[in-house]
Amino acid sequence: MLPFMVGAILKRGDELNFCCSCLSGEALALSFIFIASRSHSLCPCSLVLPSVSSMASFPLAAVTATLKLHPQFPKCPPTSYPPAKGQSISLQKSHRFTHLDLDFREPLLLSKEGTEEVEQSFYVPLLQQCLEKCCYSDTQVVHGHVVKTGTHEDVFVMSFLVNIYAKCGNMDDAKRAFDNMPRKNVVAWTTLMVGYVQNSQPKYAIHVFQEMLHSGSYPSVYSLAIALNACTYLQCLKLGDQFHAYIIKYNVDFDTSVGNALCSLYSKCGRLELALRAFRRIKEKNVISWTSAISACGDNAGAVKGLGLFVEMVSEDTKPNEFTLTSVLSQCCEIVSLDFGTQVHVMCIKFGYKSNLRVRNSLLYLYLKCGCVGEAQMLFDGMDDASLVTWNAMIAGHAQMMELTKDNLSACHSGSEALNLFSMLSRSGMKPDLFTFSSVLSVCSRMVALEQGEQVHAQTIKTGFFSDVVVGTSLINMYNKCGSTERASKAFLEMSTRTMILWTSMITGFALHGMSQQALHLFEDMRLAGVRPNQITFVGVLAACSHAGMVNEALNYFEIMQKKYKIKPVMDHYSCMVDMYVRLGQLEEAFNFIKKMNLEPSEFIWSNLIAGCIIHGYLELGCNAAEKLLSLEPKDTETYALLLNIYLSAGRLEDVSRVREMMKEEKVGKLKDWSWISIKDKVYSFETNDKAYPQNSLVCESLEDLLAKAEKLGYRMVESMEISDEEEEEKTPSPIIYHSEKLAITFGLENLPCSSPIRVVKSTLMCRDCHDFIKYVSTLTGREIIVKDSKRLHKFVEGQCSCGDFGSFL
DNA sequence: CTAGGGTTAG
Repeated sequence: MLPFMVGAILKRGDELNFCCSCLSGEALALSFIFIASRSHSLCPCSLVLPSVSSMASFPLAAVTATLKLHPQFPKCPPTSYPPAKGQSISLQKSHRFTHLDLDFREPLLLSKEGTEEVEQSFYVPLLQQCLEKCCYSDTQVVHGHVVKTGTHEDVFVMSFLVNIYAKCGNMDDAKRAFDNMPRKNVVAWTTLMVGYVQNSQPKYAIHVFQEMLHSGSYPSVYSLAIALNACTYLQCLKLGDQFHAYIIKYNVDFDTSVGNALCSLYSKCGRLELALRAFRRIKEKNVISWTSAISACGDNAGAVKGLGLFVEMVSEDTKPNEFTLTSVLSQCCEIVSLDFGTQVHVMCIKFGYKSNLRVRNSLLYLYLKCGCVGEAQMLFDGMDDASLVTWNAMIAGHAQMMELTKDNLSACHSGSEALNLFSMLSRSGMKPDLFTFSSVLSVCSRMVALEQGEQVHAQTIKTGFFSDVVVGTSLINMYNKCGSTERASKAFLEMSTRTMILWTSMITGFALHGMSQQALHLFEDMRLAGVRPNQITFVGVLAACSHAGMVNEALNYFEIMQKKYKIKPVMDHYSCMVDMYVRLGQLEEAFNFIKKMNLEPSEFIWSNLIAGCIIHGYLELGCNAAEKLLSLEPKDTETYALLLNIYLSAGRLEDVSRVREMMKEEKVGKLKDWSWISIKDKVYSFETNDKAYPQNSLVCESLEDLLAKAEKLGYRMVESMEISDEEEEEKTPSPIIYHSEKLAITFGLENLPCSSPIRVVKSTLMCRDCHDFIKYVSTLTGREIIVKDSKRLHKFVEGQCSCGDFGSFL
């Protein structure tokens, strides 16, 4: 029994207070929706209820609830039988549903002589509420009522119910409701199809389509569009083509919804050309058509084309919506076009999307990606409705900035900023999700911040995101980049699904540490598992071969890649090959290989070659390479350092001064040599010759002690190049013993537990002397020492370095 | 029918 009282007819803005003692909140709410819908034309209303839990703990206590009719709510379309104004409602008949464990007092008698339309319109507002709130139990109540009053004969009401059940995720009930319909029209069939597509059962949607044809119903353009959606979901181009044929046969490919669906089908299947062709055939293109076509470009690496379409769209006076704008902004990100991006920003304002959350999230990310931290920060600070996506965009944006900045120094700033944001996010009470975790882990890996990474690892386990394959991939990558292949491979084995990227990440991890055999074995396992490698996988494979000097294998894989997998070699593949010849001291072969490349060799390749020439004494070849490198007009200090080095080694002093001149013109500054080590959650930084760090004297003492011991084992200090941007007068060479990485490592030795590896990140290349010295230190202390310099990761264990001593050095 | 934020590269 529902002991409520209803006194007067409610008006907009009115509040009704009542008590109840025995009913669930939903039943109560529903009853009031009934009352509201009948008492007035103000059907949409909100019911403020005490929380379910408080009701559960006091089941017998009287609970007060407030029914509020929303003052601004527009009038509903007139229904056929609202009570006349001023007429009060009395509740007369009680009825107990047999299949619902619920007392239900039937609202005012349904008019017996009422026609079907009358009853239909009675249910519509209720159904709308159910749909909006997605409330399964309410829907069941209404459904029961519908059956009881015989309205289940009504196709429209029943389709509505199918729709609601589908939205609640209950396709069994949706199907049952559908099956119980005595008559079915195309809308009913289509509704069921939509349900299956939305509940990730696209195959059933196709079945329903076929049944519909068998039953003699003709599909509408909309049902064809849904069928195409199902194909899109299945990524089944074959099936999609069949539908396309059907569509052409009935000459409906110019229809807007069909064309839109075709466009997204082809886009999701990676066929940009076909997608755009479908788009062009649409007679009346709406915003969605344009947006579909534009995002098709975005999804298929056609950002420039997408932006072109956007310009075309705007010039045809079609107003973009938030979907268009977000897609366009993300394409600006893709090509890192701040220019275009700012223009789109202006348009966002013009079209009234200035305060749209999604649009602002995209803008924020764009600004970060283009390096405009200030703009992004301003947008971020001005948002009082920042969502988790906003935070994620900020964190991911800083992670992106790390990627794009050339030097480790500014990368570290972005990285710390990202980690900072992450802890702020946690403090704000929002729960990080898989997007957050994968970004943060990638930041940890770039910072070689194992301790932070481990903490995040723990959090991913606690929150259950560990099992997400992308998070898992980031985690494995983090362990690899922090020097722990053991833990990476352990996590790799624990992953239940292994995607191509996951395999690639682990292969690359092994290659990174010079574990070539393991890398190649894993690659074979991957192929046996039937996972198709991509371009990047082969970068890892070739890197592994290069590391171990396996020329034949490398050439073999290089060919397999092109012949069997139809992957065109890119710069990174060539770099690996050149690196291999350089490591083996086969400089002539390296040079020949470069000549045969069908790409213009990059700065990286020439630098690598020159470094090899210096090591192996191919000075003439090195000078030739130097000319090529100079013609690429390098901008960074390290490249110039290398050039000076080769010319000095070759004794070509006139070239040395020429390079120095160029450095002056290009305003290439002195190398900012800088190392950092993170201990617990603090980052300590060291400059060469630094005196202003904690424990200065202790570190100096310890360092000198190490030096003396190393010399006993045979270490000899080697002076390396000093790069100075000024005249010779300023040349006061800093003692090589106080190079920043030596300081950072010694500091780590003093402050980390004995068993803990030392992890240091450096802003420039290491010099050869430091590399040598650290090898001795790893023997002397029995520690694992990992140094990430501006080009490579070096892992020193017992006097050996994972780079095989063939890196580039200053 | 469209959808903002995530993982692998020498």
